[in-house]
Amino acid sequence: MIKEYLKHKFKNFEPALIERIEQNASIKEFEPGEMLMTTGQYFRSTMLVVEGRIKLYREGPEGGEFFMYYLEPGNACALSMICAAKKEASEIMAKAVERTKVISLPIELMDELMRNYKTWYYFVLETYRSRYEELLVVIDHIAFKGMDERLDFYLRNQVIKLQTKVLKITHSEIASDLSSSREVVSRLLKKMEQKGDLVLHRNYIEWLR
Amino acid sequence: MIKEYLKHKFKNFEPALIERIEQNASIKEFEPGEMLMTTGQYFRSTMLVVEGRIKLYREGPEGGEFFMYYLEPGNACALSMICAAKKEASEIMAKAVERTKVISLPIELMDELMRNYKTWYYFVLETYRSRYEELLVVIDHIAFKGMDERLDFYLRNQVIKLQTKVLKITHSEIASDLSSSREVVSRLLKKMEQKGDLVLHRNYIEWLR
DNA sequence: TTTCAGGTGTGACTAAAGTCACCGTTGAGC
DNA sequence: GCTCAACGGTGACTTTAGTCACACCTGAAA
Repeated sequence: MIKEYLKHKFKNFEPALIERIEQNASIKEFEPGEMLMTTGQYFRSTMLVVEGRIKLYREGPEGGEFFMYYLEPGNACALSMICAAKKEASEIMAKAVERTKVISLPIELMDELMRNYKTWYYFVLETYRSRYEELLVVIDHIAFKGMDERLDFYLRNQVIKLQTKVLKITHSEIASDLSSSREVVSRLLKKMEQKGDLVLHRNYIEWLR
Repeated sequence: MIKEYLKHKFKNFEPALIERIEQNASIKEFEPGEMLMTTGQYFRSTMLVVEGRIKLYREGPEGGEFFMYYLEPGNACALSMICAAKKEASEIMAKAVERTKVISLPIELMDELMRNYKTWYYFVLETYRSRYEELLVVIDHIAFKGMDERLDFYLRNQVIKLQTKVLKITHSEIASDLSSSREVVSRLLKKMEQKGDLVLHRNYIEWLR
């Protein structure tokens, strides 16, 4: 089971590595809305996503959930690797948005995998690099763009990631993800609708581009 | 020479690792203002900072230099490690702000160091973790705080990092670092002066806290 | 000495974003 | 059917940040 997941979702792993992981890993499941990680929490394991979707976000002072990126099958939680290895606390929140399965690896295994399996070490580096780049994109947007562009980018990103042009999301949720307010989002959406980019409905948005 | 630097600035490196690095590394020097890295550039080496200071920033659409963090002696450029290993382009700018010396390691060495030296592999992980956390702090500030708080944090950070309460910096430079405008910064600084946090002078700011 | 670029101060205005108030709609649960 | 909470629309307003215009000061170079 675990072996099948690894083969299909982590195609670059060498056979011996898959073998080794299988001997020590377990599968964990999370329901939509369930937290995988909260600020200040410590890790005892590294997680490889094999099914579902995890939202990584930063918690705002008034409870906002500032969206940073999704983890999808084939991804790993960069922080769970680092924090696990260093036994340090994380400063980020992770929540399942769909029913999610992850392969959980005890941190004790990290040293050995790192030393003995080149494909593992490449995978870890690539994980960091890509998460770091995602944060850079986030910074670009909040530092240099207005809400209108950010909203547009956000919706486009959702369409691509969720593989659907029908986004089941409310205006307040979007506002929370962008650290803005519901009214502002509503107004900008209305403008986009007038431009013909989308159609607004109750509880969902139809993307037209 | 390289050995001495490694011993003093990278105290966690095991002796054998220092030995190994020394055989393959070279020292590079950069003058203030010199670029170590620009958007879209590829790396052929990993860099360990041993002297001076490097500013990591994101270039804005109108040439702003949005400040993210400094690299100091004992730090390594996380991206140079990743991008070097993966032969990918970076999306970040690095500029020496002081006369800076770095130890330059050919990327070919990375695999071997990673596999054979535990202290190297820990160092790489720790480098990523801390840079990632720095970005999270940046995101927190631009996503949740106003310019006044960001300015305050920026100045405090400069005082700590540069180890001086006399900041040789102009209002326009601060504005660029914060991706704001000179007038806004001038006005906020004036307010802080009235509160007694600092004293404004031509070309420098005296920090009083 | 004169010139001039760069740094700073400030008022007036504009634009963007956030807030407040209020209302209409929808649909789930009773 | 009725109720009510959640969702969404909108006008009016405030706050924050950015822009424009201009003035003054300083110090280095001519």
